[in-house]
Amino acid sequence: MPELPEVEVLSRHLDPALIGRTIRRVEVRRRKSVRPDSATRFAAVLKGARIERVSRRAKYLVFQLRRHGEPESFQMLGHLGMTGRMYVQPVGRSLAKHAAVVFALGDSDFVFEDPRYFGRLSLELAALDELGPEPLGAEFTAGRFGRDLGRFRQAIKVKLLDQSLVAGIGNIYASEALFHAGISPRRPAMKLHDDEVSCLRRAIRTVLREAIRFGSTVPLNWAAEDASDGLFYYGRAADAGDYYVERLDVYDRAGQPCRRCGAAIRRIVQAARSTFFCPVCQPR
DNA sequence: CACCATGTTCCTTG
DNA sequence: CCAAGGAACATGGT
Repeated sequence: MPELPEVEVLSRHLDPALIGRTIRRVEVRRRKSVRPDSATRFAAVLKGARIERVSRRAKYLVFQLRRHGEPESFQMLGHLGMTGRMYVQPVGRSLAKHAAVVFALGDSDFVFEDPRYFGRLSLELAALDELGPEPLGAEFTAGRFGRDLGRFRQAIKVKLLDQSLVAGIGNIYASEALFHAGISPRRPAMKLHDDEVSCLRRAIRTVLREAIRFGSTVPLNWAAEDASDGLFYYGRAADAGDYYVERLDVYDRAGQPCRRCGAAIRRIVQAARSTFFCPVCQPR
């Protein structure tokens, strides 16, 4: 359930649900889903720790933890990959087929489920050092963004996915932000003019903020009873109805009319990922 | 059977 | 060292 807005909404949901809870037992059911990949070491560090806070950095969930009596807190990172989900369920309910890690909290279990096993829970924090600025934060200025983009001739869409330039944009919101800014995904990053860089920066912030607002407003099923809990980026969500389907302007809308001008939305492939855009509103 | 999928990392080639 | 492209990871949906 990736991309910044989905992780943000998930962290806002998990924080009040997990704060103050103590991890009584750790069950690593998929060693690949955990770092260090020794299940014993991973479990030994976390067992007995209390969860003090859940927050987000880029597409990572950040769990702040503390062991009883110790002055120093420590952190665990969670990344959902493509298909990861996290939720709290009552003890005794049957575990999902692809439940990778289960934290027993007493009367409930905190579950990390991930059918494709691309996601990770990690006690190694080095990944954070490689990340660029938060797109909704103060360090993400047009000046910095423009200077960074100036180093690459690769297409702007591809560079929006580079987490060292801006952290948190994924394949869906990259297409959406470029449509919002009226910029072709095929333009070389270094050829964007200053006004286009400013416009794109604003579009990124708007698109992400609106997605967070949507995800916070729409009723989401967090109970993990079906596959739709917390999902609002794309596809079908529980109780969201048509409103949901109408949300995205270009992503996964190939052949359908542009909402602004009516032209057919196009799908192209860049760096082995799909890009969607309007050839009229986003000319080369 | 085919192709597609929200992400990241590693490898190769230039 | 860097840029760019492709494969790999593993499973499920259509």
